[in-house]
Amino acid sequence: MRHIGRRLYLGGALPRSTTPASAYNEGLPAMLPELSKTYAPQEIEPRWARAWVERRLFEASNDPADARPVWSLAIPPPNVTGSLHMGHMLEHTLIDIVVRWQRMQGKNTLWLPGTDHAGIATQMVVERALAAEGKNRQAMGREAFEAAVWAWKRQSGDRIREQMIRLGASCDWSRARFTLDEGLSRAVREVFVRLYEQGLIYRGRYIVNWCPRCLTAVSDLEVTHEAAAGKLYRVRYQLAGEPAGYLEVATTRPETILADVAVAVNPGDARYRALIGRRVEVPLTGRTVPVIADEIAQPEFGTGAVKITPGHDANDFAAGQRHQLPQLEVIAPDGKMNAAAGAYAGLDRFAARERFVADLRGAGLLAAEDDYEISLGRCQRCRTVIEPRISLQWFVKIQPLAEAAAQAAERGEVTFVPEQYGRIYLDWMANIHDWCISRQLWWGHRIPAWHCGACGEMLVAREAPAACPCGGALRQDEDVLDTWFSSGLWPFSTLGWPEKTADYAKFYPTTLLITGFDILFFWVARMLMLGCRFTGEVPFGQVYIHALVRDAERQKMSKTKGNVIDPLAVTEKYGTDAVRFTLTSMAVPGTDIALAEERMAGYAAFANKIWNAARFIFLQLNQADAAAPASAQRLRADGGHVVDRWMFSRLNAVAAELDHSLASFRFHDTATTLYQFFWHEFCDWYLEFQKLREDKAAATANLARAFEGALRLLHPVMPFLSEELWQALYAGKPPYASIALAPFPQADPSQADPAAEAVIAKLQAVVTEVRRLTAGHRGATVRWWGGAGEDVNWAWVAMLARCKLARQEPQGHANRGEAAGVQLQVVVEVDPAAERARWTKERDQAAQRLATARAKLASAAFRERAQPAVVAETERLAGEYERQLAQAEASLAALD
RNA sequence: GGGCGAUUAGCUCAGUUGGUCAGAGCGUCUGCCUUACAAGCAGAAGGUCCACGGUUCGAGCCCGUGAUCGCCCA
Repeated sequence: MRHIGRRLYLGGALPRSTTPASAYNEGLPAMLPELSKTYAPQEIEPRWARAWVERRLFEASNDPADARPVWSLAIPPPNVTGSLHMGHMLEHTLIDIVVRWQRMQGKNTLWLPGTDHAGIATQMVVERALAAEGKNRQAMGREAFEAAVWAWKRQSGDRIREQMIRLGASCDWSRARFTLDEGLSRAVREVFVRLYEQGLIYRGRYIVNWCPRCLTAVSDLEVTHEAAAGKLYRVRYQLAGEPAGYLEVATTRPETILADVAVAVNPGDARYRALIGRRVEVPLTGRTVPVIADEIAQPEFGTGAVKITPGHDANDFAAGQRHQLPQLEVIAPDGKMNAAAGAYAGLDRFAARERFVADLRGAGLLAAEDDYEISLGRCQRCRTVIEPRISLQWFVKIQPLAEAAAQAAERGEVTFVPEQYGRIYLDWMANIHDWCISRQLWWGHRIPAWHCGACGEMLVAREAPAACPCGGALRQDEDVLDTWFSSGLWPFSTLGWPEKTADYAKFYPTTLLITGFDILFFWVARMLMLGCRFTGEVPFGQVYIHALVRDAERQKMSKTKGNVIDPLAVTEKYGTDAVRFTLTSMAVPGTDIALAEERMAGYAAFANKIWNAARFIFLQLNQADAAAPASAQRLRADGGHVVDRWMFSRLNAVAAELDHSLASFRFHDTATTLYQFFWHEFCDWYLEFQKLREDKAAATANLARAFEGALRLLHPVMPFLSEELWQALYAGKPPYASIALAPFPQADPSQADPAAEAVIAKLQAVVTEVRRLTAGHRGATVRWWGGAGEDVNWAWVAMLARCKLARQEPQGHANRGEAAGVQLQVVVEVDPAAERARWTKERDQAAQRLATARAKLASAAFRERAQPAVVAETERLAGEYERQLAQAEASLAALD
């Protein structure tokens, strides 16, 4: 029957728990509840998710009189119009683990949530939706469009919040912020005005990365470069006044020849020295331009002569400035050729390239056309090929900010985990360029600058001025700020800066930032720059960079590939705790996560295992009429039974391991430690020992105590399961409102009990060896002899290994085994071939190891240079291998 | 072109200062409805730790070169 039930589960819906939800939340049952046979997270999790928020358990205190140490973290704000993906779930899981762990240590813990307006991304989404209705923003006008985006935001804005709540994120929702909130907008204006007044913001006509589809400037970071197949054309520029002479110029963008203003050759290039200062004719235009000397021309590239087109190339723009050359533009903002392109006007830039090349060929001016790999810059958002374009933009002079922010890292005021990201950060800071902060968008913080229609003056102010001093009417700058300008203020603008609020005083600077590598420069670096400059403090002391979540084949997840794993969907299927545990177990610093659903199924089984352990424990408690213990900071055994001393020794060791792994962001170690402990120590051995004990009262009391502590150790990673079972354990009368507020067990070294651990380890070794010997021979008799077995609890061995035991000398050498020095033999007929194979392998392995150990010991160098402890250990091992070898050889001999 | 990361069992990955370090989970095979758990229990098989050099008494681990894959920057 169970088999059928199991298969049904795998193929279809999960069974429903039969436990009434109210059985232990309200009312006071006399007995601990009977839990459903299988763990049903779908029923439990939403209930607690709601309860945690409703009871406002996770709200931090800004009371100056509150003496608790403060621990705070600001969320990397997700895009307000988006929804959570697996990367968010990883990020939020790791944050939540640390936050819950800190909170349980009694700290005044703040996880501040919120969302980002994500200018360009959101505007794109809304424009696309409007386009489906046949509308466009230009026709609607700015005000109507902004209203439409706000409407969109309101409609989707709560989705992130609801998803985060469902996933158990223990944030302080009373402090949730949005980057376009009034307070945060005020911080944006404040920073802009101060930077402007300090001369660190300037406006000017420069060449910028322009997206012809988004119709806005984007920063260097928003351009992704990729290799693409292209052509390198060699074009003949005739020497003015010398019809037979020409200069060959290499270019990958012939259509921009129309905007050439010079040809450059390297001043050290002897081939062209005579041409410097002469003029050449720009092909197909009749215009002549000078040949100039500039390092920009690399003799070894192409022909060594390059065209200079300041209007359409960033390097040429700089060269043009060096030589005071004019700027010509032949491509319009939308990527089509403009009127200056003459016959090519109206053509798309790529179509124009083809036509222009054909015309060159026709005119005999195309010397060569070679395949060439070019680097193509694309708009990060829409993948359109970026067009360098001269336009009037706002910039931040970044050097002074970058220096201070780099020093913060150099001085160790902010540290990165894994460390290599600190070096990457510093490297980037050292090679930083001025930041173009204006965007030709309508969704975002409008630049607080006003232009006078009458006198042409510009006013930069925190609040809109009524009129220009000249009396003229003012018009606010049309541009909005780069989204990262506002998110760069996030750690302090969310806490009320520039006001000196109680929140700011209490929680700033924040303790930790957890985020992804992809926004290290976009966001982390900018928070550090702006934070250092405007608050005088480093906005966070530590940065943990988490990995990228990929699919099982290590492909990036993307909607177009159809390989995305929806966090909410797998959460429904396996339970939040299982998905969280999966992500945690794979969160190795610096290694991307290849996520496969099988892993989640495995950890759902783990949750079920713990659930069923609880069922067993509750049964014991009810039978013994025992109650749950208080939630103590330190875990101590009650009484002196070796099993209890062992268990609490282990619990304290686990607490110490968790403390270490959590403090060092070794989340996978945290997961492994918990998994190993719960499954392979607590369930496999401790619960089994429990069934054998005769001192039921003491056993049960310690069982409850151990389980209660273990649940608290589990809570940061599996909040729902641990809460449900912990609450159930108290049958409606928990000592704290939630396990989330109970103390995290602190490792107590005085509870370490090596003697008890040794006793249990020996018992485990003997049981395991007996099981191995009797595998396939149920109820067989196992003999043991020799003094090493005298302190073994053989009655327990018999029950745990389900066999008969006899203290008897062996018969021959067959079927022998050994564990912790205890000699064993099973008295059964065995397959001689299998037995021979096993012992042969054993013999070879022992011989090999013995040879290695002996070789070491024989080496004078080893004895001289190795640490004495290592030498002694090697000697001990050599003895052990010798015994193993003898045993194997004897067993083999017995088979003959 | 510059920089970084990875390469360990069929799969996904641990292995924190070089000395039982050759591991885990999943998968596979064998035997079990042992009653908390078949989402389980017990047992087993399976790897020249990418290659080649070097340092060392000793290398999966440190250094060099190369190969393959991936990422970032220009």
